Amino acid sequence: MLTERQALVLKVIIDEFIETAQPIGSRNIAKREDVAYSPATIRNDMADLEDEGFLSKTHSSSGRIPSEKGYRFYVDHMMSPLQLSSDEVRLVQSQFDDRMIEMEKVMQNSAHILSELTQYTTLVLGPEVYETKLKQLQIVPINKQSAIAILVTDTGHVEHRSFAVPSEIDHSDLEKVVNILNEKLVGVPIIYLDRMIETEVIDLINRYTSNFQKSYDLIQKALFNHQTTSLYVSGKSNILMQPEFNDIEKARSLFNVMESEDQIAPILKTNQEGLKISIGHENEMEVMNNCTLITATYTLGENQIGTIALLGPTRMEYAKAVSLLDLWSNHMSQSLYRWFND
Amino acid sequence: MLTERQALVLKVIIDEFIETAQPIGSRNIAKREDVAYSPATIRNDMADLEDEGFLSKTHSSSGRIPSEKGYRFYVDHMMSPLQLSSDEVRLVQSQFDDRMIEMEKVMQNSAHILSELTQYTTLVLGPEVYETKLKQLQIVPINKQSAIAILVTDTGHVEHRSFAVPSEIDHSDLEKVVNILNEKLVGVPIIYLDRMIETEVIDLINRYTSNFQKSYDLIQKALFNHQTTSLYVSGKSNILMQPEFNDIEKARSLFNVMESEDQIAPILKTNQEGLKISIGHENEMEVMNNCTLITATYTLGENQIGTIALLGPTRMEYAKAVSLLDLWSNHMSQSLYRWFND
DNA sequence: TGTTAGCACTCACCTTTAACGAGTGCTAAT
DNA sequence: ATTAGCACTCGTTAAAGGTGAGTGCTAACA
Repeated sequence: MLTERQALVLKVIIDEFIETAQPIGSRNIAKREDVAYSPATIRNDMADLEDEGFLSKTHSSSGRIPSEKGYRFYVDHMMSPLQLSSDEVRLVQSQFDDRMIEMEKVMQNSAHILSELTQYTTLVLGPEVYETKLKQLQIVPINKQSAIAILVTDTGHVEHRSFAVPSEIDHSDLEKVVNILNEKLVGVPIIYLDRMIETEVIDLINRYTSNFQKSYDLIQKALFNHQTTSLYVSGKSNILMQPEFNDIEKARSLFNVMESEDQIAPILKTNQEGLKISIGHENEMEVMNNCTLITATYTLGENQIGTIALLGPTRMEYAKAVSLLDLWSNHMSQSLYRWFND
Repeated sequence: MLTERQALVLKVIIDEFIETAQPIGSRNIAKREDVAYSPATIRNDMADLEDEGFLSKTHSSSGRIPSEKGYRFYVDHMMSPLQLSSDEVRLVQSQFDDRMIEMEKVMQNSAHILSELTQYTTLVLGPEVYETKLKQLQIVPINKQSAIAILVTDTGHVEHRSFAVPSEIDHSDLEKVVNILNEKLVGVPIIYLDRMIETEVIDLINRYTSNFQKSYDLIQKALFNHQTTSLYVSGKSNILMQPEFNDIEKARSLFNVMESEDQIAPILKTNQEGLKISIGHENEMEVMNNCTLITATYTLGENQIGTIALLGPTRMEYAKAVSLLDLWSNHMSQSLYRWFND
């Protein structure tokens, strides 16, 4: 398909373009030590590569820039895994050195560090509730008319929701309901809470007074009818650093998307195992058509429970991004495993 | 000091410039219905106003733009309070219509709504702990090595912190300590917690075993040694909409500041009662030299307990911003009062 | 004396023009 | 198959000229 020389030319162009964001000319390629051909020869290859769709020009006499197909080929066939610097490795590892006590902190910090290291935007989708189990329920009355329900999971996740308490309901009723719920539900995976309530708890509750049922309704609404996606976004403004977003309009529209959890979360919810690279128009969302999104999943045992992603321009340091995500998700998965088997 | 006509000219220029962001020329001012003078007359006044420092030019033959001194005069002496639209009023009020159950939610939503209405960035500094009192402490063991301490205040604020539990300490010890703490500390204002612990609790704790003391140390570290500033920022990317930030460098540096809580929080911690308007170089921070920050405090009874602020370009819709902040902070203060006297 | 008309002048902005140079494609020689 | 040579393209930059919104100043006016 591609001759060896053509492949070399393609690789050089992509590597250089990733670094400089400028179209690359034949003369400059020929000057490189690892290229032993004349500009003319390289021009011929470049013309072929363009015919095949791997390269394109910004205008008829410009140097070449990689097309999305070019990046795709690079990513699939010719990317050499980047040796991360020891500093970088250490920084990522340090997130997991200590015994992990609170997953949310870990993820927030991770997002921060990865966007520092890459200068891209990091998106972390928190552990899906899959394996996490209810550790404890708690009701704290605040005043006569309101109370706060607190739910703690075995990953250290704390969810709280406040709710109004009608005057006819006594706090002691609430307390009793919570006791029942705790008794029945502690240790139950969060995703089964609903089902368990249906089968195990409802009957029990129904034996009591109507006030009791109302109390239960309240708590139920406050805590269970609520799908929790925890999305951490870090380094949004890194986008502004990339020359492809010098056009402020593009930056604006991308910002709008990134600020809406609703739009981001579905993108990250992938079933693909391991890394997935979406280049330019491979992204469904239009504003991301000049972006690349690399997502990596992390697992607990066999189950994928969350996603981490880097969002940057299509001209992305793929090797570095991939290596970092790989490193991170491995560590994360290991730490999770340890956490749950302690 | 200023003749009536000069004042009119100044006001017109500022009003127009706030709307258009373009230098205003004498001819355009003369065309307005509320101005009955010829361009030449107005030019003379403009020259005077420039001599006095209220206006400046972008180049020698350009129209005039307001200087910071101009804005300052406008704000201090000639700003007519804007009649907010009923939609706007309703939107703000709706934040407080329902019985307030969780202050944090209210503030988050408020920040969101104010930045929607103004197209500026809203910063809310959460209620200082002043009057808030401890409602309940809770320890939830997560696994053998870790636990989560949860602190609930009477404002519905939930603070949680995880900590590692050394192997020699038993969870039952922790529980006992928490019981003691709850017994002694519930109802105590958060800011006095430290003092109360010193005087009332320490002695009690010391009577027990050393493990007991260690447990106490843990909890103490996890919950009390932690100053909590709750900062909500909304509409950061609105900054990008303002033409004065078309220069991407300026946007970048402002973003960097806004993303650092450490830098923003001190700015909002003002002692000034009511509204404070900081125009351009009146802001200490250099990146804000072409911004205006309007801060308003909200109170609980006599005490200021938090701040809300709008950050925009110096060319700000002052009247609207002031009216909105005023409206909001009044409602907020009233709601707080009701909350604590229920 | 305060206001206005008139006029020369300024300067950002736009368009045109020209020179430059990095780059290409093609052809012919090696 | 590779390369040297050369004409050609086109974005970029700088200079030059025209336009128009704006000014400052002066002299006339009410």
